[in-house]
Amino acid sequence: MKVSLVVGEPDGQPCAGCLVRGFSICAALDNAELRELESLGRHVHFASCDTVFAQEEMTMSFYNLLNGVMRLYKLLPDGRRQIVGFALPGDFLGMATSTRHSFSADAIGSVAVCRFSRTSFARFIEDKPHLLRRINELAVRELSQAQDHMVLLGRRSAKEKVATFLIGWRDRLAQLKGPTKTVPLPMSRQDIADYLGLTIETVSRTFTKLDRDGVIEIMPGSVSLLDPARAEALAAA
Amino acid sequence: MKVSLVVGEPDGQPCAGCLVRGFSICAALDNAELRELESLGRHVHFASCDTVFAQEEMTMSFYNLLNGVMRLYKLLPDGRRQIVGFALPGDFLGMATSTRHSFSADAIGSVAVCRFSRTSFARFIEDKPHLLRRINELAVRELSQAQDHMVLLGRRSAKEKVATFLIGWRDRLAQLKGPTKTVPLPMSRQDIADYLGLTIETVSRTFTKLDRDGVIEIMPGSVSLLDPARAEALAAA
DNA sequence: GGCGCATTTTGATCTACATCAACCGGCATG
DNA sequence: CATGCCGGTTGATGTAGATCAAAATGCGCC
Repeated sequence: MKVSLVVGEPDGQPCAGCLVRGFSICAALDNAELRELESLGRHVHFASCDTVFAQEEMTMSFYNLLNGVMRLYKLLPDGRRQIVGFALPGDFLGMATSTRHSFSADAIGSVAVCRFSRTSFARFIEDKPHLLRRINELAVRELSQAQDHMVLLGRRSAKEKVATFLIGWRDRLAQLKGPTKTVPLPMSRQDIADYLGLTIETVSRTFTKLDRDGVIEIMPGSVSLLDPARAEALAAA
Repeated sequence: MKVSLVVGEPDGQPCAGCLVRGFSICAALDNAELRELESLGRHVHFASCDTVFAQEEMTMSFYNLLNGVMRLYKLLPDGRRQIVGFALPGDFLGMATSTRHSFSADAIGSVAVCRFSRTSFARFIEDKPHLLRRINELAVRELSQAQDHMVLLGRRSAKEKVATFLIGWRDRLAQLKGPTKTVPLPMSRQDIADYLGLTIETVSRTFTKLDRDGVIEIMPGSVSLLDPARAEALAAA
């Protein structure tokens, strides 16, 4: 819940060297535009558990995640939490319907973002329909993922939920850093539970069951997918 | 699952007389543009339970719902169904990430849509950033609604789910036709169950409980909100 | 290396909702 | 007007996952 944040200057190096240049909205821009965008953005770092922005807060900035992982979540008045997604490098955050954020976002481990003021970014986008198209594309993709997640929350068993999460997370990481056998899980069991609409105990039990069945091997901070085919079958079914 | 459809000519009258002109993406267009768009669209009618388009089908068309109600849903291989939303007049359907539809849509009662071929609509939009912006706005709004629905599916009780559904549905109808005491429910109990991640029996029981508690009165094809405040409290909490 | 705290796991029990099975009421059909 | 059908409701029972409680594990810190 802390909101401490370390502000840094744009690193001198151009976006050209930026790690997320290929994935993010930036992929739609040419070099001149990148230089312009660069002058608008500020690199900002957050420590683990820092809140980058909170539900109901006025939308003053947009964020392009450069490094680290974030949890995006909504809270009910009584404290129940639903994580609506995890953000990875390249994800663009803050586009809201209204002038207020519809969910909260905080850092899981330390995080680096590129921050843009809402107004200057809006001005930048004004005469760049190709960028707008790119943003729209990303929004539609996210909507589709959201609908997939509704199916998971509404109609799948705990076992299927966990397997689907592991496969989906592995695939997203693979897209960024290439395929690996062991899947790092920087988020806590509570985070996973709140993402899957389960309790922490059920998540834990389901993990150990999958472990005992030889589908995964639980390791501190990660799991190894011993039998990806079986996990994928659970995720698909 | 039938896909019979009656094709009609654009009614001669301009979009100017169209009922959804104010709500839909059309709100972003001037008269000249509306005339152009009009020449691209075809009015099509569907009977109750007709499938307008299906999951995995190639996206050949976009649809602007003019009249009636549609259910939008995803199916798991084993037949489990999750309704991701109900569409009302003014809703714009078919914008997909990929070249294939990510969900199915069918008519609840008879339905009229304005159909655009994917390619000609894409051409139309090309040089109209204001329209693109409008579409983006709608996509972001939908995404936000999807996230709200995730909270409902993952973290709320059956009673809260039903109350939230009734309030939300009432408000959407109110936006279209003005506020009313009695809320028409054209969809079946099974549809409501698949929307809320419940079974038909639980929906039915929850309705009768709310009825007995004096919150609603069940009527054939609709409910009356006797105690909106109590329902709203359930929906908010 | 050992202490203290937070996270995770495991166990025992409970319960909200699912499942299985009648039953009811409207309404279309012969 | 009986008959069958379909959507909805109600009842009896089962169970996946929640809740409550305690132990185990990992981990930073002195």
